[in-house]
Amino acid sequence: MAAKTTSAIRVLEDACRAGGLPVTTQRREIYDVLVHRTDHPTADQIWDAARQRLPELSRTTVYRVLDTFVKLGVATRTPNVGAAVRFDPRTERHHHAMCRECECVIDVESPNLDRIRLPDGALIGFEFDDYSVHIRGLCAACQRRRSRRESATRKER
Amino acid sequence: MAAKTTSAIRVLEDACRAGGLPVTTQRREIYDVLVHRTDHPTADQIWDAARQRLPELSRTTVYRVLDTFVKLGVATRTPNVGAAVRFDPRTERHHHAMCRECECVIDVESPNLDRIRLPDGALIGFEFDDYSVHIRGLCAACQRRRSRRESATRKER
DNA sequence: TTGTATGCAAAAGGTTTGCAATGAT
DNA sequence: ATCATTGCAAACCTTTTGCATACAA
Repeated sequence: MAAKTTSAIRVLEDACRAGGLPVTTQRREIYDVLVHRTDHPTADQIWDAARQRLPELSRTTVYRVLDTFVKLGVATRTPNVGAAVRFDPRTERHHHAMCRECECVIDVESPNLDRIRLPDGALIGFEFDDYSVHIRGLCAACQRRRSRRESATRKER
Repeated sequence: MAAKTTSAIRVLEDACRAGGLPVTTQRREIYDVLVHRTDHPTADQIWDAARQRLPELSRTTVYRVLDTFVKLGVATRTPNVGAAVRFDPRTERHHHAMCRECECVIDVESPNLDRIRLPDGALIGFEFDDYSVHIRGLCAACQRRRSRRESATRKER
């Protein structure tokens, strides 16, 4: 675990050096929070978590640091349907399942989805870089919520 | 053209009746704006367009009406990486190309992408409904912008 | 020492809510 | 007549900006 944290931070350090940017305490903490989460947190959620260890940390810095991460290529903004931007520490090709009720996002691993053949981007004037598959559905928690609600309704009658 | 507008509006009217909701002037105008656009506009862009014909229309109403459309199933919120929610009048399976520079979104038609085999949702506790493919890349306009910038840089030297 | 990052305060979007008046069926 | 919708104003949440100070290299 400790070893894993160390190697994860190294990714950030290398990226900062490559970009000629200083490795600050804030960047380290924020990256550490992000890289240990798989729930595609918003800037505010990251701020809440990082403040536990860095109480002086300002929201502004979180926004700026996340922006830097995206530019450095150590994080991505994930497509989402809500009003707050979400971030993902994974930059390789992978896929997402999104709950239609609670809007939570879960990573989907699938070698099949990784090797889809895209149409020719030139047809719509695009240069295609990469893609991901977004699956909509109902997550486990919301399925439970739904059946609880249904059995409650049945009892009422 | 006129015939197309009429039949498009019928989709909304049917949906409202099915949901037991009144068909208001505002809902008609907003639907008319949305259904004739393919650029996945934000609520504000829709407001700007609809106000041309309905000057009293308030922003609040646009937000509420779009929400109703999504609940009625005549529009969807499209996944996006920016700070403003975007809407799409298409509810059938289709795919999107998104520009990494300007964040514009263009529809991608492809029978191949329409028949991807998804992994088993149960593996991550999900009930999968549907999916779409999100392609990232550089749009035609941003490609031109880029080459213009490059030739300008060359002249400077 | 130098250039960049940070924190604060304030502003600028974007979205939601309460309430009285209006409109659709 | 009835119930839902609309517009307004205000609140709320998210993100950005300007500026003086602090920090990493």
